[in-house]
Amino acid sequence: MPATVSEKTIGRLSLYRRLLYELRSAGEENLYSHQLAQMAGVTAAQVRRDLMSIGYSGSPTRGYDVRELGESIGRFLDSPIDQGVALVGVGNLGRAIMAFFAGRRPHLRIVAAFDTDPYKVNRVIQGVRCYSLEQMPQVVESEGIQVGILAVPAVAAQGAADTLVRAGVRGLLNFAPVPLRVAPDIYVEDIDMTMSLEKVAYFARQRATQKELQTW
Amino acid sequence: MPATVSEKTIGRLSLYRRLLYELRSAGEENLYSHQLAQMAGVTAAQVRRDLMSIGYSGSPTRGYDVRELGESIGRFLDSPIDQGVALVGVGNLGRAIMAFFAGRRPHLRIVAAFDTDPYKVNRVIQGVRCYSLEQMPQVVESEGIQVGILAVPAVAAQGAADTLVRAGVRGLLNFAPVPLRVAPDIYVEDIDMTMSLEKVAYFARQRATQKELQTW
DNA sequence: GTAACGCTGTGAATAATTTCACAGAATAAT
DNA sequence: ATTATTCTGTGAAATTATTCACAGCGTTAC
Repeated sequence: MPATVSEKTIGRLSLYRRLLYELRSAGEENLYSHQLAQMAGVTAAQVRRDLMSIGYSGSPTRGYDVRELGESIGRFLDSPIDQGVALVGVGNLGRAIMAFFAGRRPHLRIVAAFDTDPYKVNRVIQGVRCYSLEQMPQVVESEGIQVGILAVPAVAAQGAADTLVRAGVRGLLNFAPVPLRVAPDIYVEDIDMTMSLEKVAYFARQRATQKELQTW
Repeated sequence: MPATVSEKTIGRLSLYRRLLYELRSAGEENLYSHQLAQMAGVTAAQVRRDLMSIGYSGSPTRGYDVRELGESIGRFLDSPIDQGVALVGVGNLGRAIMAFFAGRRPHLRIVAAFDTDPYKVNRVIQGVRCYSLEQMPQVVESEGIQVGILAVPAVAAQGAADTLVRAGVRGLLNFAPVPLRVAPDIYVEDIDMTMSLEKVAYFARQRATQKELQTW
């Protein structure tokens, strides 16, 4: 069991757990690494490597216990106590994010939203209370929030990140199309939709071209 | 100049171009690899490596020409003809995506949206016409669409992907939290918000713990 | 019992990606 | 002109991530 687990492995473990949860709902009790691999779109060896990281062992004949493995990943990934998340920016994207996460994981849920728009402040959207930006340090601290989601326009992202970090947040999920400058001990995950779409456009085009060449 | 350019490099090139565009608007004419690197949050060597891929050369004394480099990346990344994008799913997330991309890149814009909700069909949202799912093959073909965005619930994602691919789409940007099964010549980029948030939560917690240990 | 099967866990090999480090080049200063 | 400077472009090294391949094991079948 390695002392430190790579970012990619953590991501896949999250995916595995979700798939396992679905299997469990479907009444499955056991599965083999190659089955989980196929569902996750990776190789069986990759699955077994990833599971080494959390020290979970399966049986050579039954494979893995769906429930046990799911719980084992949970113990590894999740905080023992509930983690609250702060969302900054309650525009189109912010509200879509709220709706997306609403009721999904009780241990990791959005507990406060922030926006400059006075019309939104003090309202409750998707079950989440909205606050003004000024209240951010207070609320983040009193709620013990360590995770922030940035769904603000690019120009406002760095400022919002700074305020969140100063208030005690240790990790950021950044939807704004701008690289954030934060202290090295703060974890930032970027979701850059423009970049992703351009990647898809590039490879869609490239593969279409390759296909043509293949027929020669 | 390598025959094939890695996915990661393509992503960074997209980012570089955006940063260059901002610099250009700010009136900058030249910059060095280490400056672009700092803005992008990567190393200078990384920037130079990436630029090798597109065969653009800078000057040892002036660095890179902001305008030329931006255009050079554009010629490499973009299709010579406009690429239309289809969006499937006009719920909260779909509308947020429409708003996000509205008016951003003329060469790569959403030209059609699809939804099952009859109330949305035939309406124009964020400047984009909505169609029913049944019209998808027709519209995709007539518009020559090669890129699709999936913003539908998990259960509907595979079906929507299949229909898009059958209609001629070669690349998919998938927001649904489910791995898609498509032919190997179809490019899929997943934006898995649940996975991303769980990653942030994990590393936020881990770094917070490390910080504590450091003070000992 | 014991033989056969098909899995897991993992060392070793390979592949992909990033960083190092330096030769060579364009400019500015003298 | 010549020298000094500081960059670029890129082989080579280092690092990181993935895959291979197989010993060993729990189970089932006989």
